[in-house]
Amino acid sequence: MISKIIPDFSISQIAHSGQCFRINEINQSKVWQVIAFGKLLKIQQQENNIVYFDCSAEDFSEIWVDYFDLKRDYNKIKNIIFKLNDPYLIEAIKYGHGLRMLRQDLWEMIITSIITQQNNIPRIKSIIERLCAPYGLNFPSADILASFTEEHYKQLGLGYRAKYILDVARAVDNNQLNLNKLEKMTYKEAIKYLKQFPGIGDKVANCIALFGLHKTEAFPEDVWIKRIIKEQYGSKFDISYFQEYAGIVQQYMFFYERNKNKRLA
DNA sequence: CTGCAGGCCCTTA
DNA sequence: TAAGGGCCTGCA
Repeated sequence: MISKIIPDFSISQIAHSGQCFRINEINQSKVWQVIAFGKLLKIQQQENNIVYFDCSAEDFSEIWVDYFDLKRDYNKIKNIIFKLNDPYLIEAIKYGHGLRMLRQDLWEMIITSIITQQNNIPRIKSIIERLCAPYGLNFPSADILASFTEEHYKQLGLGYRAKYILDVARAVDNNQLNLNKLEKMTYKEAIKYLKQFPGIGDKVANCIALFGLHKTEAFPEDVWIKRIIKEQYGSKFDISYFQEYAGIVQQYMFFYERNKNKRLA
């Protein structure tokens, strides 16, 4: 067990931030289970910044420090946003004080982001559970997912997205979609490249860029973000001020808008 | 019963 | 370039 004092960190907020679907609280025990990179991590956190990680020192430094983006100074980013003196953003940052931009696996994020389109979180989670069930802690690789039929994915509840999943898995399996090349691209190149593939439009491409490629300038505009921009900013919201932090700003906005009327830790 | 959930694709004009 | 209909499924 490793304990760390980590500012700007709330496992509960991260779990409810919508960027990941394999972090869950175990039976309201305040113990959280994280599945990523073929590992299962249990985390505990009281009402403070002391976080307990149930893992080896090696896994902590080689996997989880990176996964939870612990090297980034979120206070610095918050201060940049505070300087704008934007009342909505100030509230959003206060509300989502412990959010983190997780550094998740690219392939997993490609599939996950496609699944999320026109979908709701409980259903997204259950589909991902069924998709991963035969492989335990590992997310199924492209060659595995390319070996199924469209009908198989429809049975998992993917609906019209079944074809997208199969096509993208085949594209990665035959190297038409080259993940190594994708990882070396700039943000703009990556978006253009990703949008060539079926089922990947502007929003999904930006989710992949932000969550899977860690391009923090990506700013996915889903219905929630569009609603904020329309209702709070008169349909005019210039993200250029934020530059490489736009994606992190998006997380604060999204989390606040979705949860501000709920009672959440 | 409708409407909608972290959109995308295709067709028109 | 912009607008609009259809699409899987599950739940309020």
